[in-house]
Amino acid sequence: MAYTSPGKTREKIYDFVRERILSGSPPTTRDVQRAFGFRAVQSARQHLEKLVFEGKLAKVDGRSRGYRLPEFGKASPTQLIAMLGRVQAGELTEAMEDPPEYIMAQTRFDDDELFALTVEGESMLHAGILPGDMVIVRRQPTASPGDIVVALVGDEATVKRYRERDGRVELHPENEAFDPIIPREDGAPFSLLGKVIEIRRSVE
Amino acid sequence: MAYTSPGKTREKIYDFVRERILSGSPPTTRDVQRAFGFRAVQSARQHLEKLVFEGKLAKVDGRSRGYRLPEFGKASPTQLIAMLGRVQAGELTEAMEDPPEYIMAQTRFDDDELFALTVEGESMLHAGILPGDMVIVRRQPTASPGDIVVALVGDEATVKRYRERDGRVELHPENEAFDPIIPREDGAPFSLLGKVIEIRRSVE
DNA sequence: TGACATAACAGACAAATGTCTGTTTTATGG
DNA sequence: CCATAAAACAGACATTTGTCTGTTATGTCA
Repeated sequence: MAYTSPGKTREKIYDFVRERILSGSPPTTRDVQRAFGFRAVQSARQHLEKLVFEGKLAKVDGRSRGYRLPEFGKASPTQLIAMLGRVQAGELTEAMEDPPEYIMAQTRFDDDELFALTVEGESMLHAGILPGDMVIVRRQPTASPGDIVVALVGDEATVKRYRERDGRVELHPENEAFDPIIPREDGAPFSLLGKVIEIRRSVE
Repeated sequence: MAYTSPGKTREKIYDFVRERILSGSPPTTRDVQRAFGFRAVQSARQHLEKLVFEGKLAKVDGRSRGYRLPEFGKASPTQLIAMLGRVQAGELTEAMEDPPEYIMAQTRFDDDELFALTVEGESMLHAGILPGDMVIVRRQPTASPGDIVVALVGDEATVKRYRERDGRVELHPENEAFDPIIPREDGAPFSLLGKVIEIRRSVE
């Protein structure tokens, strides 16, 4: 490869490596060599090592494809969260499609503590949760007043604001057109599935 | 490793490989061998190849760490989107922190066509966009009526609903407490930054 | 011009890794 | 019991890949 001004090629190499890491697996030294037309492996290696030295890349020594993005690995790892769709026999079950649908997220929680589902209905309209929105839920058996939770009332999963009054649980919609649910009172079986920790909406 | 019932070990291997792929880079055959205590490389390889045959994993032949998750690669690739924060000199500029803040997303758009920013103000309350929400924006110079867009009015970036009336552009808030912005009329410099394609809100 | 830093090149070795052929062990069903 | 299938093992070879030592080219600055 022809001589380029200092740092010029290095930036392109950084972009290349970053893209490759994000799209599946980091490149090998020789991947970089070939991609940039270097006639020596060392040319690529030199740039890569310098990027590590500058802190723009991280590296696991000795291992093949050992380059990483430094912001990951230590911070929030990416994880797949299963999209649950249906309510079945009183329990949310994975809509066992082939392949199952997953979304990616970065949280500080464990993989299997989380699941995602699509909101139906307008009962949380004034909390900024619209029909069709996806909510990411952390499984937990209890909640604090004010939390937005997913609960199973009867056979239906529902998103509501969690409240307590006189020591009793109340599930409040955020829409005047709907009434609060007071589980013990109306006798429907009730169980708390978890707490909503993120809301996502796609608009196209 | 001791004999296990058919398919039992394979599932665990699948989980192992999936996790490794998501956390940075796919494992090598020998990574799997060691992780499961196989005394022969072939034992790991046999399972891996079978997972590929079953369609649960994809593979690039010959390459090191060539295993992939089949749902990715063909579908929506994961990409980093830069978080822009400030409005400066008429243009949104990257808040050049060290390291810059990124979020991950799966879209069908190009990397540099996208950016993300945090919404301030309550002008889009009734569209389910609250203060503090993050919006992912696709850069584009035009929009269609009904789109939620990010526009630069004067020196301020604002999120509004795009409308046209009598051939003129109007930016409508979704909150009665705010007035529509009619760019040409009030003389403020106006430019369309892009269209909102996703909204995310974290609640803790 | 000449010292200096960076970029690029050449060639090689060793370790990591993918792949192969064949054998042994374990469970299952007739 | 034997046939069969899947799991696990043994040992080896070829390629890929990381790493190293040293050299040459190109641009910068005093």
